[in-house]
Amino acid sequence: MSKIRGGDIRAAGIPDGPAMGVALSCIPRAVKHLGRDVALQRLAEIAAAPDRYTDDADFAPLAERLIADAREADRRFVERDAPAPYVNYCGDADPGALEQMRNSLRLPSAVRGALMPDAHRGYGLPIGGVLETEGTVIPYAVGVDIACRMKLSVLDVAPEALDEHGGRLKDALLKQTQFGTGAKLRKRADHAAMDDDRWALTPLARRLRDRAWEQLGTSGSGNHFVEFGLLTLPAPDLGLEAGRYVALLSHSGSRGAGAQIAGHYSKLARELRPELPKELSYLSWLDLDHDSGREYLALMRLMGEYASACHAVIHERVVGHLKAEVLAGVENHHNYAWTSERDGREVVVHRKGATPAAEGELGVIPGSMAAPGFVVRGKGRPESIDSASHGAGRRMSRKAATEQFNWQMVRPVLAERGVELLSAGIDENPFAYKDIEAVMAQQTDLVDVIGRFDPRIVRMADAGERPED
DNA sequence: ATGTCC
Repeated sequence: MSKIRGGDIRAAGIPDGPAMGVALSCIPRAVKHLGRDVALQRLAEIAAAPDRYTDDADFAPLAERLIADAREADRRFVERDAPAPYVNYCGDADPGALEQMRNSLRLPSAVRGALMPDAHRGYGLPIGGVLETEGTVIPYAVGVDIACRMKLSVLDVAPEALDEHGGRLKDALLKQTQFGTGAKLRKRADHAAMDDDRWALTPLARRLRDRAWEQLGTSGSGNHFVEFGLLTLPAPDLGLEAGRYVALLSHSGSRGAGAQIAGHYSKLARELRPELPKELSYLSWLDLDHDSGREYLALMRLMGEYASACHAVIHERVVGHLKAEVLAGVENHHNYAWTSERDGREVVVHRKGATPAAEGELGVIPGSMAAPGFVVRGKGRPESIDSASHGAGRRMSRKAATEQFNWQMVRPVLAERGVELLSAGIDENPFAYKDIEAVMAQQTDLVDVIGRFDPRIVRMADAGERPED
């Protein structure tokens, strides 16, 4: 007697998605009671008429799940009379980004939006898009790299160390950071985030835990970086005197685990909304009164803890290598959804490539490898939904940047800025980004700049094109 | 962003 597999369950009419997981968990007991063939036949009967099996000894949970899924799928998209309002802070937004922002405000649960000055086209919500909804969460309004975030540590290292090319700071980055899609640490790091109960919340999370642990403390590819730079504080702040400091800045997210969770739930959301017009498909939502939405939120928050842990390990390793002390720090998510209660309803603020900037809230907005980043304090401007840009924003696509630039063209600007680049892809070159000063000028209403960070020793994922080439 | 389509 062969085992019942996913394919058999699908063939019986149980769709992929959460119901499949429930079916799999019911099967062993059912096979013991009924035998393989009757169990399979019962699956087909339940798929056809789940409401007749809510008291079934073996398959009641499956029947309940199929009924709940059908109820959710019944809530069809209805075009609203007018889209919800949004405020545009981006002076040079490309038409594609504006269209994506406007489309997101057609969703039934959309309350309001805001477009940050670094906006550009993404999937679903544009990068630099902020969207407030009620009762729903939208995986593609958080983004593929769930909980992508910044962390800055100010160190008790003399600024002169930044001028020692080939010195100990470079050595720390080369020895203590790992980059690339599948990057792992040779010796597994440890962090309390790996003991979180939510790694057991769903079969997917359970499956992802081990690789996530291997990847704990690594950076990914693309725009992820770990760099040393000069932090200039014109006035006392962050508990520090005014002055010049060496600081460590990292940018990365939830690695493979977050990408898998994003992929899983955005696929599920799209499957649950087959009636959405094509241009809204990547804005498919999950309801917060359904398991799918609650699960996504719980796992998104777990990815928040995990991404934060990755940064913590990176900083611990690099700072430990230098035997230095951390004097102060600033960190923030910029791909995340924040929830709160309003009049008994759950409000969700999605920021996809946007820095939280509530009044007094600290954040880091990087420029590029050859342009300054800024430590900011939010002003809590309601029209911006308490947000600011998450960087300079791309000026051109990765493809265009790869076609138009080579390292020969980039090297002079790195030299001029005193930047030692250890590795990066050419599509991350500074010309591929908007002018950070112009972006900051568009958000003087949203944040106060309290410090300036000039990158000096930069490590990114090696795309096989070193600056020496 | 992601071992880049379970």
